[in-house]
This record gives sequence, structure tokens and C-alpha cells, in this order.
Amino acid sequence: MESLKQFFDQQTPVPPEAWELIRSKFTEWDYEANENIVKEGQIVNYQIFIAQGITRTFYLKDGKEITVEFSFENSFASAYPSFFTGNVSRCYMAALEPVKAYKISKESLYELYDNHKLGERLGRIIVEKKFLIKEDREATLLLDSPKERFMWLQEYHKDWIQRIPQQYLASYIGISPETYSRYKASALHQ
Amino acid sequence: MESLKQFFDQQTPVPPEAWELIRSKFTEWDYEANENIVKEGQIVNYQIFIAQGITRTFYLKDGKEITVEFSFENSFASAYPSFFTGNVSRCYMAALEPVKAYKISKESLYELYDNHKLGERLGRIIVEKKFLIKEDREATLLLDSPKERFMWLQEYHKDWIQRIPQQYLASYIGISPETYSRYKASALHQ
DNA sequence: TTCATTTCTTGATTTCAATCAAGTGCATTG
DNA sequence: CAATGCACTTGATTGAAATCAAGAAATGAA
Repeated sequence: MESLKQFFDQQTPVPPEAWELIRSKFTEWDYEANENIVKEGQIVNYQIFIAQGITRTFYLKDGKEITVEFSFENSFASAYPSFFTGNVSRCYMAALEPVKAYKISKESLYELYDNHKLGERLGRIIVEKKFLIKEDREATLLLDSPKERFMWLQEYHKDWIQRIPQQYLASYIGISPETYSRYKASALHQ
Repeated sequence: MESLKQFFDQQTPVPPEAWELIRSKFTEWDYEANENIVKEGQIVNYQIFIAQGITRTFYLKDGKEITVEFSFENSFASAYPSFFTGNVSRCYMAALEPVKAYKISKESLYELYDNHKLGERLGRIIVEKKFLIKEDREATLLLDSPKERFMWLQEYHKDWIQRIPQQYLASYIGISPETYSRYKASALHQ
């Protein structure tokens, strides 16, 4: 779980004995490619830290999958609306590639929160970062045109383009697969 | 600052001595209607708790204001991307009505975080809630049509419609003022 | 390798909301 | 009380992306 330790240390220094305790709360967990980690209707009472692989979070509307999030190695993932509220999840989370993860239950996490200030701090910092991503995304969806969002992807997320099927990228930036394909073609001819 | 105490107590119980300390970190602050509380380019190192009034957060793109948030009484507001990252703000925050607020500096807040587990907890819980709002909003913007977003407003936020000028509501749900007006007219005739 | 299935591309058409443009009503103010 | 501006409405037009519809290419299983 070295990657997890490193992740925490990047947020705030974690002394060895705290790390031992934290570590003991996590269990290893693997998911196959395309496996649904979370399904709509489930109550999600855990988070995972992704050591390897990518997850995709999406909603199903009128039979269409609409992707709202990709989570990569060295980050936490969950169906957060369900996790935070205790309500059933409206979204799915699936493994895009085989995923190696460390799982922590809500119960264990809250134990950590109750007994260790450091736990609270890590929890706060992690959610602050997630909030920033969403805020950014909100601005993009409201301010930028579909074409601008496509170009943002090309400019800042070449790595995503390598690893993630095009249809999911299209859906993530809120455009149809056809439009994505056309933008791609027209970007090449320039 | 009774409203602030109540707000905290709703999140997690706050013992009297902790409350005394917390209270001492806040200062009263008033803003006039239409006053810009935050301007683009500023580094925002405080949050406010709104006791009375509404604030509106917006981006300026090509001379157009695009509203991303309303904050009402009994909630915290700030230009969070700037507050969390320390970068200059890309958005504005203005008072929609005269605002009576309690202000806390980042410095004081972080002091509270450092010295009191309760501070961390409150900070975490507040961000978690803000995150949920953004996540919900992301889903709406990606999943729902302009008309559906308008209807959502009509159904769940009648109070907003009472208090907030129409142009801002239009911008908040990502449609033009003209389209908003038309939807409104067609909703009346049904 | 071949076959089947899924993903991506390309073309034709449609549609919904933006934009452009006038006009109406309302409030503020001199 | 005009008169100026501002918010909202209504109409005409445009345009960008969705949808519909076939193919082409890539993937993967037998």
C-alpha cells in the first residue's frame, strides 16, 4: 500500500503509528475490466483508493450512459452522492481497465474520523480537491462551447485520449460520439 | 451570531467553550445590494457565513455574466476555487440583496483546524455538502435538457423565482434570458 | 485466420435554442 | 410629470449540434 501512503503524505504528513492504524482499515480489492463496481440502486458505504487502473462513473438516462467522472490511479473513488447521504446511488461506477484497489468502509472511515484528527483532515482535504474538480467542470459546461471543451481535452488530457474509449470522452464533455468524431477529423486537417 | 451557532449545531454538536472560541474568529460584515464582494483577479482568503441576504457567484465570459451559484442565509459562501488553491479568483461574487454576514479569514480558519478536531470536522462536513450540490448540478447540466432544467426550477425552487431576477436564473440553468421567458410563457398556458 | 460484434466515421437531415431585433412595461430620478 | 434606462417579452432568423442512417475499421472470440 505504498502508493496510498505516498498519497496521504502528499496531503499532510502522516506519522508512522497513524499510518499503521490507517493501513489496517483498508483491504485489497480487485475488479475486472468492465466490471460494475457500483450499480444504480445500491447504497454505497465504502470508498476505494485506486492503485492501478481507471474507473468510470456514469448515469443511465433513457438507455444512454452519461459519463461524469474518470478516476485514475492514486486517487479515491466512490459513488459519492450515495456515500455522503446514505441514499441509493443514481449512478454506476465501472472499471475501464482491470483495477487494483484498496477499499475502506464508511464505518472504518468514520471510526478514523472520530478517533484521529488526522483522519478528519485527510477527509477534508480529499473532498476539497474533489469539489474543485466539480466546480471547474461546472464552469466548463456553462461557459465553454462543445468545441472548446473538445479542445480542452486535446490540450490538457492527451493521456486520457490514449487510455479511454472515445465514446466515453465524448459523453464526459457533453457531446455526441458523432460530433466528437467530426471535431477530431477537423482538428487533424489543421 | 445565533444563526451561525445553530448552523454548526446542525452539523455536529458544538460544546459551549468551543463555540466561544469559534465565535471569536468571526467578525460581522455588511454588504450593500449589488456590491461586488469578490472580483475577478483577487485572491480570496476568507469565507462568509450569510445571516441575511443572498449572494450570487458568476463568471464573466465575453462580457456576459454566467451565474454558477446562489448562496442564501444560513450557509457559507466564498470564491472557493481561489480560497482553496490560493490562486486568483476567476469569478465574481456579488450581493443580490443587502447582506449581513460573519466573516472568517483563512488564517483563523486554519488555526481552528490546527487546534481543534471539531474545526476540521465542521470544515469537512461543509465541503461535503458543497460537493454534493456541485455533483448534482453536473448531472443536471449533462443529463437534462434546457426545458427540463427550467421545470426543475419551477418545481423545486419556487422561492428562488420569488427572490432572484429572471436573467440570473436563466444563466444559472444555462439558457438565454429569451428562452427562459418563452418557457415561462408556455408553462403558464398549460 | 475468419466471423461477429462493437466502435468509429461520414453523410443527410432535423431540431432546439441562440442570436438578432423590436417592442412593452416598469421603476428610478431629475 | 416626463424621460431615461433596465428587465422582460415576443417575433424572425440562424446555426451548431443532435439525430438518423449507412458504411468502414477495429476488436476479440472461436
